[in-house]
Amino acid sequence: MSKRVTSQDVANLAGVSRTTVSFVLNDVKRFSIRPETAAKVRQAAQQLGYVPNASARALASNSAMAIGLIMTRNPQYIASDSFLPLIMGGMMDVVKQNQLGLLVEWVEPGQQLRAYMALTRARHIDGMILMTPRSDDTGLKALEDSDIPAVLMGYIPGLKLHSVDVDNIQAAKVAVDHLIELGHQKIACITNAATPYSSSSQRFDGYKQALAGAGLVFDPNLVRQADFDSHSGYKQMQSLLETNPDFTAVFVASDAVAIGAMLAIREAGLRIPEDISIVGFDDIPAASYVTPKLSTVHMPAKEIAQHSCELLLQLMRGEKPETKDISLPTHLKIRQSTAYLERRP
Amino acid sequence: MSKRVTSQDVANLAGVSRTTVSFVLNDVKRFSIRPETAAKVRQAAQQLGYVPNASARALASNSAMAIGLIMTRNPQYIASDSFLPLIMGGMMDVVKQNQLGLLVEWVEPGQQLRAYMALTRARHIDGMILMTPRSDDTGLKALEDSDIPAVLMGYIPGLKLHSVDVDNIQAAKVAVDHLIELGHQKIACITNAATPYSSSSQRFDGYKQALAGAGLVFDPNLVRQADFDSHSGYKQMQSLLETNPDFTAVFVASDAVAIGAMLAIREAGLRIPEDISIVGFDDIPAASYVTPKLSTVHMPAKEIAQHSCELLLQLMRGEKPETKDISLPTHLKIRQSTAYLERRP
DNA sequence: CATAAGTACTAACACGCGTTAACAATTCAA
DNA sequence: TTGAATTGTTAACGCGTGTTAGTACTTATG
Repeated sequence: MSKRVTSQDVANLAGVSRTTVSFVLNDVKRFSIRPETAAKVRQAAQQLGYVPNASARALASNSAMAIGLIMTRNPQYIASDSFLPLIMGGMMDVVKQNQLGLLVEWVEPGQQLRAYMALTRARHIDGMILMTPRSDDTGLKALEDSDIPAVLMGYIPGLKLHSVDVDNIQAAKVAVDHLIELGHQKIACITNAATPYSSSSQRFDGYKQALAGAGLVFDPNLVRQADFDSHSGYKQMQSLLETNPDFTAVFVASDAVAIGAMLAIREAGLRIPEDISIVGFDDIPAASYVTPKLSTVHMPAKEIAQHSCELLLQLMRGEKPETKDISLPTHLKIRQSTAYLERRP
Repeated sequence: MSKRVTSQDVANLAGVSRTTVSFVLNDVKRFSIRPETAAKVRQAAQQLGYVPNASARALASNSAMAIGLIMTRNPQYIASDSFLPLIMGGMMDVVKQNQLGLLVEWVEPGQQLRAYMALTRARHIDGMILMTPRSDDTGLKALEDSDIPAVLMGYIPGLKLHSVDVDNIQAAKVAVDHLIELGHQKIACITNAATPYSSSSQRFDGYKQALAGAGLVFDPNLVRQADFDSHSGYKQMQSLLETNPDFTAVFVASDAVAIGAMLAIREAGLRIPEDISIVGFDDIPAASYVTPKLSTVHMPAKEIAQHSCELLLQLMRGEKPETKDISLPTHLKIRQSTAYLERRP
């Protein structure tokens, strides 16, 4: 039905050349256009409902006006990521404000190197933001050497790539310190994901540092590794309870996992926080609504998303950002899942 | 550093013309290419790390190999949509399998008409999937008349657009029937969103039909309207409890909202399900982990996403799908938040 | 042997836009 | 009056690819 309207059509209707149309609509200041001519062009464009073709524009101007959000997890884990909506919501704001498109891409683990280069060359995007990067991702080194603007949502030491993250080590330490201050000595830990995910190993480090700082012994038997979702938290807590009946608190490095762990604790007939104190990480919306309300480390998800976008925009414009790595503040939200250690009968 | 590699470079290295390169790499069968020539071309492309430019390809072939996921909610609500990860996870599968890109777009309410046409014309995408459409969205009528492949994730009566959804009315009716079978007579309702969102009014209809079917009177005072997130559910339940202390069950048309409502109930000193039975809708992951576990209507989110994609793909290929509207089955998950009515003292 | 019918490839145009270099028209300075 | 400067506009090229129409060469056909 509706024929494609090109800038030529606008030019014809306005009685000018296609070049003039381009100058007017793109606001090219280097060439001065008579106001009445500009008005005529705008009027014609309006009347025809002209919208420039994104592909043609990208091809000619060598910029796609779009950025990529790259995820390397399995779709199954994407599906259970309570964090994704917060990130997307935060990105939408900036993206919309800057007239950008947002291309979501999932890269198969193992295919990273090939994929990053392909995305680059393909040029449907001008830059990319990498979610939950893994330290064993060989593609990141290749990205470093390329000239593609890229930002990591998550800090990996030793990389030249820019990043936005919180200080996971410190934040985890604060969370565990809280448990220690409450008198707990036997504190278990369930990580949020496999070690290669940077946030996982860093939060685990914070846990160990807190123990060390308080002179508590680190017991590997009190540690389990979960896998993003609540179900894994449930299973790992069951495992902990079976083998170690005597810990009185647990640091769980992700709220989604923690919520699963809480269920396992209740099913074991134990009370939170009377028998076991639990502190999470992320502060996803659900954390404020479970019973008891989950004490957790607040992650400024929206701010992370926004800063990532803006940092990427700077890189795309060729600017030199002040800092290579942006570290945003976290704070511990003490709610109802942590309490003073009571001597159990 | 890395210069852009074009098909011309590949042609030069392989000692053939650019056209031949195109034929080989795109597998054009209409023209026969000697196997050894094809091998030479592939070898050269491999060696140079050639990746076709997406924009140029889109421009020339008039197809962008990408689809759009359009959301019309505010970013603030996107951020609290526990459903989004499930949808995205489901779409990723199909999208990846078909070598498509996924462009996520947020359209400001009120700007729909202009935006849909712009997205069309812009041609960075070949088709679009509209999440949570609103029945008062005037842009949808315009979409109908255009020839842009589009699929609604959510059914709106009277539209020619294809859709994928569950039977919200029936599903809600089953949920409320469950409460009725448990002996409840005073059953409140909190909707999931404003009426124009199709799912909201449909689930509300199901609620009313169930009441009517059981000969129960419909009391408008027992109805509240929430706004997607848990906090709104919390507030609306508080409002319900203040003014109507005598209902014994509530149907909440979204789990996120229901989880907020549960908190309000507990804070009022009431027990679930002994004092108030509650049944939700959606079956988000958290529903299985709150206390008590939430009885709810299971939404096949992943399947909805996948069917939407595949339906859209059919439309993009110019095929005529068998049915205009796909309706997927739901089922009631009875867990722990619903129980037989006990006479309260 | 001449014609027809493949086979293997290429030159050339189109897609819609941004942009440079040039050109016509007007104004200004000498 | 002439040349230079300024203002307003456009012809023409390039971005990297898909695709049609055509060419040269080989093989079958009468």
